[in-house]
Amino acid sequence: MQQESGRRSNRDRTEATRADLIAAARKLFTEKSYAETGTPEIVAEAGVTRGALYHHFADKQALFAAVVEQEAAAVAAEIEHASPSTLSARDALIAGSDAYLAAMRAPGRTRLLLLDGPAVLGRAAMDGIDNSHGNRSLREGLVAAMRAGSMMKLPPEALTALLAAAFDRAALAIEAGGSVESYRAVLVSLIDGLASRRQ
Amino acid sequence: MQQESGRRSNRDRTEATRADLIAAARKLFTEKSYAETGTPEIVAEAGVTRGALYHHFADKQALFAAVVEQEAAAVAAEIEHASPSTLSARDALIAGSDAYLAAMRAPGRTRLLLLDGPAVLGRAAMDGIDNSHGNRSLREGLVAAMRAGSMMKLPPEALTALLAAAFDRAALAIEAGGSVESYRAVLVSLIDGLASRRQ
DNA sequence: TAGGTAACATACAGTCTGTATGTAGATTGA
DNA sequence: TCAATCTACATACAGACTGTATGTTACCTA
Repeated sequence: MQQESGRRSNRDRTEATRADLIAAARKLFTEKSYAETGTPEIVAEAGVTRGALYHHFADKQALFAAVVEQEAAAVAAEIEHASPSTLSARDALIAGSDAYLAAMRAPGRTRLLLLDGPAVLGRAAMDGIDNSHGNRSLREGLVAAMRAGSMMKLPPEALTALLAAAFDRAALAIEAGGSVESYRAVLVSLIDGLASRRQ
Repeated sequence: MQQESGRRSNRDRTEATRADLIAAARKLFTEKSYAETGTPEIVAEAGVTRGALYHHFADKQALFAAVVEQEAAAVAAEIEHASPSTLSARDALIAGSDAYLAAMRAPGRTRLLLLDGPAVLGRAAMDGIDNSHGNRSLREGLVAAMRAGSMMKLPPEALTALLAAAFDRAALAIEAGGSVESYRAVLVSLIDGLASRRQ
């Protein structure tokens, strides 16, 4: 039998503390930025001390990486959740990009995933995170379309990366006040432009 | 009495010191990163003191902005220099993107302009810098192609931004070891995909 | 040429990061 | 079950950095 307040297992304590730190860091990193957020502020928000932070994470950057990974997973989950797989390859791509743009409107998400993330962790690390979450379904959708013959054949790696880059910039532009319709129209045209000419 | 090495006008001193600081900062910002480079290191490289730095620039970020602006101008100049204007709109776009990819292979340039720049100065500031230098010719090329009827009509602002984003990501991927041919092929396909269907 | 100003150099205060050390509670093996 | 050990922290410390305040020298102007 376990007491209600004391008497917590080490695993529970670790899990709770890590979650608190990640949540507090996410809040501050998105409200301000990685560089402008100090570890004293993070631990105050989380209700622990810096000792706990440096016990669970190698350094501030490792905490940031955990936040980014969690956020990328959340975005991927939202996209997954919003895409009915009964569409044509082309329509599935459009639906996926709409879902991505919608997911990226969560406050601060663009800064976290598109600005600070690449600068702090590097493009290579971000590619790794992206590829293990959201980009995989994009890539699979493109490969499927190419195999079905409805899209011209191109190197999947490169095509995925460049389309993802366009999506990213669209998300940034929309957050900065750009017209959703304009950027959506361009994205659709880019995708449709890759369709095989004779169909 | 006046030595020949002393006796410099204030304007000359300012110009020389600012140039030294920008050059030193550029070297270190590209070798390492903005965050990992300290002002003591910069002024040591430049052969001045921190007093000089803070006399000429409001803060470290302002010095970084000066470096980025200079670098963006250099990239734009290289592109301008390499594009013979006797080509078709489509070929001019291809030539421009080749020139851009070539220019971005200068060491550290991608970190400066594509990673640290957006994170430190913000996307809005980077858009301003890009639009006053390199992106303008891209945008003009696109508008020309649309007017000539060889490219489908789309919002120029959005189209420029998303194509530029694809170019940027291609530059990053190539620097990371990606295949130049692959990324070039995708870029060409994206551009050609925007061609008006009936020609 | 004298007074003012620009271009620095030096000194300082505050803050941050990462580490080293100390301690209470949990875990484990006998 | 109980001592030994280890985990999960809290506290204290050292080094570095940023921006500012102040002092000094060279230039500029009337």
